[in-house]
Amino acid sequence: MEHEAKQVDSRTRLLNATLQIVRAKGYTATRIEDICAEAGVTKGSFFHHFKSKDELALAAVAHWDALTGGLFASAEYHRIEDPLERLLAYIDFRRELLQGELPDYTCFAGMITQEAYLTRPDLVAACERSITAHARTLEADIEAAIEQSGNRADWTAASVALHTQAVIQGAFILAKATGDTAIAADSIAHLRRYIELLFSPR
Amino acid sequence: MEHEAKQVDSRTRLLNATLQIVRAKGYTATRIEDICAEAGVTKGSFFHHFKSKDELALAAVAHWDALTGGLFASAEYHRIEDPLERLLAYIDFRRELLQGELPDYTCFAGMITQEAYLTRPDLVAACERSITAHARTLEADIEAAIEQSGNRADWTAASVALHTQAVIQGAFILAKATGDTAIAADSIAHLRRYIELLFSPR
DNA sequence: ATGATTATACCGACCAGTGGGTATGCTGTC
DNA sequence: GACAGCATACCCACTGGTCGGTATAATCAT
Repeated sequence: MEHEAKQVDSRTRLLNATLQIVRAKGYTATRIEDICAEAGVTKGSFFHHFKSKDELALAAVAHWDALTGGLFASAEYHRIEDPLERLLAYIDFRRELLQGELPDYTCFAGMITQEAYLTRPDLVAACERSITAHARTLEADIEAAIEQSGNRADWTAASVALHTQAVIQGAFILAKATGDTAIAADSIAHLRRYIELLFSPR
Repeated sequence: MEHEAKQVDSRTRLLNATLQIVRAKGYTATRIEDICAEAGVTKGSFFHHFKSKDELALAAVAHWDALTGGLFASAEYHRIEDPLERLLAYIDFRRELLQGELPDYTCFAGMITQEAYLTRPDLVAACERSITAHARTLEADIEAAIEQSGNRADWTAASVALHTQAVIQGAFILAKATGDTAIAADSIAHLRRYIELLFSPR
């Protein structure tokens, strides 16, 4: 049942299992033993690495942040010179990421946020940092695209950056509701069109 | 503690309490006794009206559907004649609904979908029907707006309708993450601008 | 080197609180 | 007196967390 080679250390296997299972079932519904089973580790080992389920969740957000941070930092779209084109390529990249089963491409931070925003403020704060930090990586390009287009904008780059994340999060929910990845892709296509229209001359 | 007058019958009070608490804490984390306490009703009464927590959830989705269905059906924006203007007024209306605490304006169906999409297919199916049915109420106007604008569209009215819902769902998540309603409003403002750009001549 | 000491990783039986669900009985109304 | 509506007491499966213990490996004194 283990989905990972044994060379990876238990702690990391537990974190990866957490990302997977929580995205599939939600945080509260995920039992510690589910995670242990997926990671191929015993409960004793779990509590050796994490004091509590909550501490695990916090560590998992950090893990998620590191994983996705790496993924986007090393992605191809950064090679493109033109800022608008680079932004559009980022969106295309997000669309291409919609592969495999839903729990594989869905956002861990978004999922946790939904469930925890009233009950676990520290956890939500961590998710918020992760999401907004990611959004912030787009701001420079948006700013440059505004500059380039010459259009005077009555909206900020930051607000557009956050909007891209909102669309992506919403796309995930629709995909879950309908069980259809294509619907998420459609929404991201609309997002792309919006960006194009926003920066097209006149 | 009761938030509702006693004249409303227990069953309805339980359903309303469910909408409230589930939107705040998520489905799994919501205990039946939480709902009973909020509704001012005992557990015995609860199980008189609902066979199980799952049955409650199903009934709550139906209740949600009825409530929101009524809210939108009787909303002002239908009075507007021009289809594009009516569509934009709908979006404005959605933005105006962002009042009060987060659990008051957040989407019950979206929340449930996130948590249940793998474990409770029937529940998700009910949510999906609710969301897509709502989206479908916009299609005619979008269709008419396409007609009117004369632009040939390489996207369908249905797809735009679903996109509006994706943006709104995503806006909720960002609002939860940041604890800031204004961010949700910003995203909906971007949605409005998208629709305007989409139908603006040339 | 070799043995003593200590830290790290791990195991799995067990405990205790929680929470979904049941059994049963009371009360008012038709 | 039958039945809807509601209350109380209770049951028990489940699950987060504990605890005593083992295996392995680094650290270090002699």
